[in-house]
Amino acid sequence: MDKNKFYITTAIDYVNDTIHIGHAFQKIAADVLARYNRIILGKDNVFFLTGTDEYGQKAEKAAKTAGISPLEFVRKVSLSDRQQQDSLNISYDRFIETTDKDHTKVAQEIWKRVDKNDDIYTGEYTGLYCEGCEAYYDDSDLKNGKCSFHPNLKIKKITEENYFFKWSKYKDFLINHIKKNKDFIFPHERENEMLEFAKNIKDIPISRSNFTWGVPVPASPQGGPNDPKQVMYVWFDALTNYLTGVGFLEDKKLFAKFWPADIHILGKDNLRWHALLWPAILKSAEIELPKTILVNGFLNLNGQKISKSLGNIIRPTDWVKKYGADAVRYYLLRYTNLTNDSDISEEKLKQAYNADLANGLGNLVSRVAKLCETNDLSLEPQSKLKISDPIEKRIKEFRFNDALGVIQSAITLTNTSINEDEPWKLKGNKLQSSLEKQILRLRQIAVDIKPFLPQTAEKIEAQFKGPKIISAKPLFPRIT
RNA sequence: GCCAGGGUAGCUCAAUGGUGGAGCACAGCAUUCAUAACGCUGCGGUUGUGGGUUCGAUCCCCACCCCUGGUACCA
Repeated sequence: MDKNKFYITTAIDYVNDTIHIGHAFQKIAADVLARYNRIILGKDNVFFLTGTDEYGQKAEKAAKTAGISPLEFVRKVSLSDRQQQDSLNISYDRFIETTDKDHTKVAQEIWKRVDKNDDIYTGEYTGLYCEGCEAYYDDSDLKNGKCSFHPNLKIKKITEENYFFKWSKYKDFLINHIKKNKDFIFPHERENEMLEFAKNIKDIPISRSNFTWGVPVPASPQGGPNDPKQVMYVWFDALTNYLTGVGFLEDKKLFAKFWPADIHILGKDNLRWHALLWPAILKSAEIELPKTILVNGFLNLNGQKISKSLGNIIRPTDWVKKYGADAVRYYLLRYTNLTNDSDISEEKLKQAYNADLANGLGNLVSRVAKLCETNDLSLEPQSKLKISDPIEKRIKEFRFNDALGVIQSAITLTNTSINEDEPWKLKGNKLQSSLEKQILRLRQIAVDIKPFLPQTAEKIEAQFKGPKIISAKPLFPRIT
């Protein structure tokens, strides 16, 4: 990580449907990193980008089905995505939509630069196309002639005259870059997958002519396909959102400050595009490469894939309404592994809520507050606390589950210590110093959970600021 | 088939070449400051299977099985 600034992006979500709890997992992880870095580097030195990917045939079709214009359609889904993220207090600095005006310009500018570097040519492409994936497949990718992600959709054989990107030209560059930069792909184990793919990298079509809902391909000095109305392949325009987000064309100062991105976090399904296509495009456009591609695993719900066809989709708001944003954040951060697939369930969420938040943190806060209130304790103002080393270490290693495990130990330690001191039997100085000790511990916990549970941290800090401390409503009422 | 990761208590996950750990769940004890909360104790595992190396392996080696992800051939 750069020492002076931090720029993190999430994947931008495709607008075929509102995001679900699995997508939210990634946003929460990104949010923890953004919040942590704001504490360390200062608010102005962190930029957190998220948003929606809105072009492409699938969106166009969905709009048609809904009987509204593509733009109306994508705005609607985008808004609802934003609401989902807001419900979890995802602290993005910009929510980009690829239909934003500045983004169109950026995508076209990058195209022109790549073209200027002689990396775009026209060609004919015949392929087996899955509209669900917006991608072409080889026969070998298909099972019984169907794409494994969209077994209900027909695979179409399509011939198009398209623009191609000279991806293969960057083969050696990509392989070297990945090998040399050990932080480029995290977790490291996924490197091999990319290196293997890179060996056989082929040029790819980066425009489409069979639909119009996309960023128009700018005029090429070298002439182009017969159809002048080519639009960009969604991946080409979508990736450039990371540049748009920090003002690539519109705000040079902002861009100079934040680019290159420190972390692109994305699902394992998008790794190829981010680890291989994006760096090639950037290299061609003569722009610095991002530092780390952080790959998150998927969430399964009750042992099943989360999917529309299974009808088991949970939206963040479904759980936030019942348990609160911090409880959902806590559960997802504490009982999953960021880089592996994890299994979640509402039952386990409830269990974690009662055991760790209601009986643990929430009860401890009530306990100490009441002791202070009853004894009419007065406190000196507290000097500023820093995030503790064990927490910081684990955040830097993306081990959020472990970090929250450390918090859990701190809570147990404080409870044990109170039981030992028995402050309800003490008076005078002994009482005062015993309670001060516990308050200090609670304040440290509040500081340490700030990136993870921002609302809770704030409430605890406010309650224990002093000089007088009084009891308040339970932070996490028990669920029966 | 090949590559990578994993298989440890009911669940989630740690650990180490030398008598298997934590949290949750469950049971008991104790306690009352607290959200019938906290604490303590207990229950609970031939550490995927079979071999090997070693005085000794969960940890090293070999083979196999299973799970997850990636990928080739057939084209």
